[in-house]
Amino acid sequence: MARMSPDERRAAIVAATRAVMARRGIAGTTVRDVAAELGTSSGLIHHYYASMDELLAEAFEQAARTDLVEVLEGLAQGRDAVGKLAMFFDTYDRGMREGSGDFGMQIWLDAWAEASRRPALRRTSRRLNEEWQRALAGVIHAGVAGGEMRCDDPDASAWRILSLLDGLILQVVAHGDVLTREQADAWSRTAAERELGLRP
Amino acid sequence: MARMSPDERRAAIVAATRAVMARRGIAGTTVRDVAAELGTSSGLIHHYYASMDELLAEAFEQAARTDLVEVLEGLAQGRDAVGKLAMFFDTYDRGMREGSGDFGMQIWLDAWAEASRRPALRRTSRRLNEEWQRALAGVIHAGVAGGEMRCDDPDASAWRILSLLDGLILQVVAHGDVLTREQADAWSRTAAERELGLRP
DNA sequence: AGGCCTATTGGACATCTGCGCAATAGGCCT
DNA sequence: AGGCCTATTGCGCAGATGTCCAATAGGCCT
Repeated sequence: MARMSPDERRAAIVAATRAVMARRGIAGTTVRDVAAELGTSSGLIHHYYASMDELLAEAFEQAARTDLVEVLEGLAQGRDAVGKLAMFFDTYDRGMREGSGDFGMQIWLDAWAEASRRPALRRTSRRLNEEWQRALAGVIHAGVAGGEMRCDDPDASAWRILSLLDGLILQVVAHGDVLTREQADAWSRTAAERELGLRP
Repeated sequence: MARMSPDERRAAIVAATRAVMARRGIAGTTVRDVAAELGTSSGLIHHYYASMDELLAEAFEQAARTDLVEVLEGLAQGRDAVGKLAMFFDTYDRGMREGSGDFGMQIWLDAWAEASRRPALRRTSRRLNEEWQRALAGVIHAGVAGGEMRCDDPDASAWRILSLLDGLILQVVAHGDVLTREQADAWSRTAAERELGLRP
């Protein structure tokens, strides 16, 4: 294979890993699969990544962060706290609908299940979840300070809203049409309004 | 090992598989682990189960059914709807605590993640989740009819309460101490009370 | 007691996994 | 052109996994 600069090669490896991950899931992604996808030898992967766990964590990090950034950009467009909250659900729902980037929500289920067996992946998954919570908690804090929202414990409320969203989406992704995406979206908005003393 | 009747042996194998599954998760359960847990040879397992997939499916089925039955029995002990709801959370929280070691809920994360790839597992997982929702929805319906609870859509509320519980537990199991079991328990109870117009 | 069915053993086998290492080769320097 | 750094190769190693099989042994029959 053509010789590449380290930065280019690392990027290419991660891209190939994301492609395999989207097809085979996190647990089903092997060094040889990635090498085959990339058209190189398996030894090359270990020249750049000390362990498979590290590579999977990096690939997951990039894939998941794409969605997080999208939501953060959505938040920035909201004028007030209520508007930001609406944008939060809008972008979340849109990402869920499209399966933005190269993966759907399925990869989150894989990450949560694999977290117990892969330390690096657990750290990444945990950190991203915390960032989601922090983003939402920031909106709630601002909403309470501005008098738009009423909430005793913004951090706890953020965790509850996100966890409900995760739990509902889990049903949609894992079990098919037992719930619809529309219900997951509408119900989590309803819960958030109740949680924050709103009434749209 | 002592010679057993086929029925006894099959039951013993499934029991050992459940024990390992609760400890290592579905994906981390191997033939040799089960044999070691049972104190027999690995060849014996294949004398009774043609493949590992078949054994894992059977063991998950029984484990999931056991948990459901436990919750249903807990519900039966509550005198009124509010009491049944309390029993629901008590048994759920107890099951979460005991499971086996610390992470008996890990098998649910595995099941949800694997559901998309294993049809038999998906059907079992989905059916059990639906039965849990039906059980909780029944309590809410009764509570509304008896004037103890106020709720516009009992079925939706049941899904929301269960999904919040799943989402919170997911954080506890997958990410360690980002949330505590006590928070998951307390927050889901709080959300349920708010959802159903209660005030304990 | 002897015979027969089969539960049970313990290891062989093929495959797959992540990983390491010596050898090769591509390309930027002077 | 020649030299040197390192990206890249291709294979080998050790361990784990599911599966299979010939040999052993336990216990119910007549």
